[in-house]
Formats: sequence, structure tokens, C-alpha cells
Amino acid sequence: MPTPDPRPKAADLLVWYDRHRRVLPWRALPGETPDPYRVWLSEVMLQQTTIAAVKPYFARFLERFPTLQALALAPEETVMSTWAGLGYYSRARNLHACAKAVAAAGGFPDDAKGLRRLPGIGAYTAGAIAAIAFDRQEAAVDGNVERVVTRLFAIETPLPAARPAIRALTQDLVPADRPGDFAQAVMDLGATICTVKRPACALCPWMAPCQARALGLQETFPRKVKKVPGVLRRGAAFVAIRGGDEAVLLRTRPAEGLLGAMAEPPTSEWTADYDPARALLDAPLDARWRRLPGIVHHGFTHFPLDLTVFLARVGLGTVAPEGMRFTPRRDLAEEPLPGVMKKVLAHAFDPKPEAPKAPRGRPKKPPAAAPLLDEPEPPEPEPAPRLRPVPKPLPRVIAATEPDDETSEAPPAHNAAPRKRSVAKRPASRKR
DNA sequence: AAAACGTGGCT
DNA sequence: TAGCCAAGTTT
Repeated sequence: MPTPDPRPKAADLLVWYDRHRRVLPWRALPGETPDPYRVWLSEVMLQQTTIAAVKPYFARFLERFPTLQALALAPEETVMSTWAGLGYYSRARNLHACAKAVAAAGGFPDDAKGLRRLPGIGAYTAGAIAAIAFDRQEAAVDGNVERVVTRLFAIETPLPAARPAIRALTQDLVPADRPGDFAQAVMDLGATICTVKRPACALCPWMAPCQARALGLQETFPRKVKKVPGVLRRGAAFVAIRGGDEAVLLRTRPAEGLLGAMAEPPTSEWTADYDPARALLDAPLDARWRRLPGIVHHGFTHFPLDLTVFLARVGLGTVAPEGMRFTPRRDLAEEPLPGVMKKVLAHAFDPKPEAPKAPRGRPKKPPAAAPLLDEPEPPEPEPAPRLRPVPKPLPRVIAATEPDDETSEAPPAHNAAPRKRSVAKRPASRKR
């Protein structure tokens, strides 16, 4: 009785890969030699990040930093601002540090062990670069591979406890021949066939040896412990706009931690019990602060955040407080502003009303989102700066139930990153 | 070793 | 809609 060998064969996957491999900007075509710089750059960008999100950033980085040396020599802030919007900013800091180290060493280490020592390169990335760029027989275990392998072997242990076992099983599958293609093949398989929902088992080169498929349980793997959602935190953001060039008061966050080394308008502390009514005690400078209607909502990996935005127009002579700066609106693109802070600025320049209790009358289309941090194309005439004598009254809130019309028609500033709006506003029931 | 660390897209 | 997930790493 011929019992089918349950062991997946690398060769079967490679045959599939040769026909169905995806074409990606950082991937060498058959016959081409992979460029370690591109492989490394793409792998770091792809950590916890989708291909669609990475593509434009990858292109922009190669444009600005064509070589590893160029990246190593670039100012930190340029690297951070080019990365702004991609998320997980420690990656950008480590990327820069890694570039300097590798440039100084004269090139990348050509094995996983050496790569693993570099900043921002963990087990997955070291294996991926070693296999793809240096033809080493190493496994590259990412989320795709975890899914494929837990299904192949019907691993009941939930993630993350199953990781060591998954890694060992994967390493055993890596062929001596074409290990780089194998690594990319498993990921392609996971991304296009062995998907989270409704895997296309009928098209899978590894259907026969797949134990989960044999049980009809393929969609139930990998098992995982469900994570607890974080507690909502609240805070206030203070957007001070100086007359004339409409410069915005900004500061740089501490080098480490949440949004480390990124820029932001000053904000209060973010805590579960923050009271926006007392926010002015946290204002960065004395001015006529107005509390804008609406709330900026943002979701971090480990907690959701609600920010109340305060706006003030200050006089030309206003001096930025210690450690802060006024950045002209047209220069905002050079600032490493993370997504959440772009939302805050967008809200300050174009406030959205707080979501009323869903009036079921069909909601009117949201007003064409005033481009805020966008292309600078239309070089519109400078509006006469409305100077306001630098009054130094005690901070007070100007009852603001209405949007600040003075700010709503400000010129768009350039910004490289994709824009998004998730300011509290009625979720216009958009049915297609 | 558990928790921190962004953002956008899809269901 | 609210959660889940994406070519993970660091402390």
C-alpha cells in the first residue's frame, strides 16, 4: 500500500514558484544577482508592514539614498522624515544605525549569525537576507511561514509558544539548492495560496502533505492566544500657528519609546483619566487657546488614543519655548511627523464636527477634505497675515462650538506620506 | 518573557 | 463596525 509521504518537498514548492512567483521591486529576476542593500532595505520595511504600504517608501528611499553609503551619510532627520508614515519608527533609527555600521565595515556580513548582530535585524530578517542575498541555507520564518508550517504539521500549540518548533520544522525543509528562492516561495505561497481565510488548497503544491488540509481544518491554523485590547488613553494636543508664514510649533519626541525621535505639536500626557477641561494647564505657551470641536482618534498597536485639539494663533514675534521650534507650513514635509500627528494638524487646519448621533437621513458627503499636508503645487498668493498683538492673558478657552474659519483656508503644505483622515466624524454610511 | 512598538486595509 | 493582520525586533 503506497502511503503518501507526509513530508513536504522543497522541490515541489520551487516548481510552483518558478511559475507563480510574484514580481516585486526589490526582488531580483531569475538570473539576476540580488543586491544586499535592496534586500536588507525591503526586509526591514516589510517587518509587520504590507507590500502595498512598502512599495512607495522603497522607491523613495532608493531615490534619496541610492546606496548604502548615501544612507549612512544622511542626517538622521532626513531618514526619519522619509520614513514618516510607515510606522514602527525604531526601524528607521535602527536602519540608519545599521547603515553606518555596515558602511564602516565595508559591507554586509554574508551569513545569518553576522547579520543577526546588526541593529534592526532579528531572526527573521537575518535568515531572509542570508538566504536571499547570500544563498545561505537559512530559514526565514515570518507570519506567512508560520501559517503554512502550522498547517502542514497541524501544530496545536498556539502562537507565540509554537515559534521554536515552527522554526525547527521550517529549517528542516530548507534545501541546499536555491535556499533564497525557497524562502521567498514559502512567503509567496502563504500570501497567495495558503491565506488566512479561504486558502486555495486545490492550487497548493503542498496540498498532499498538508495535515491540516487532511483534517479539513486548514483555516483554524495557526492557533493563537487572543490578545487583550489596550485601555483608551486621552490627551490634548496644542497647535500654535504663528502669523505670516503660518509656522506651526513643534518639538521632537525623546529618542526612544513611542514615536521616538519623531516630531509633534506639543501634547499633554496621554492617560486613561485625562480631563480635557483642564488641558490649558498643559499648554506650551500663553495664548488664546481654543478647543476645537471633534476628537482625533488613533489606534496604536497596544492602545487607542483620543486627542482633543487646541488651536491658537500667535503673533510674529512669538518665541518658541525651550526645546521647540516654529516650522513654516511649507516646510512641514521635512518634519518627521508620524501619522497620528498629521491627523492632529489636519484637524487643526480643517476641523471636523463631532459625530452626532447618526441621523439616519442619508449623510451628506463629507466636504472635500481640504488637502493639508499635501503637494504644494498651487503656489497660491500669500494671504495677508492677520497679526494678532501678542496678548499675554492667562490661558483661557474661547468657547468654541464653531470651527475656526480663519484656519480653514490655509495653503496646503507638501507632504510625502499618504494622507488619511480619521478625525471623529460621522461614519458616513457609505454603501456602495 | 511579556510588553512595547504604527499604520492602513480588509472583513 | 471592531477586530485582525501584515516579509518582526527590542528590552
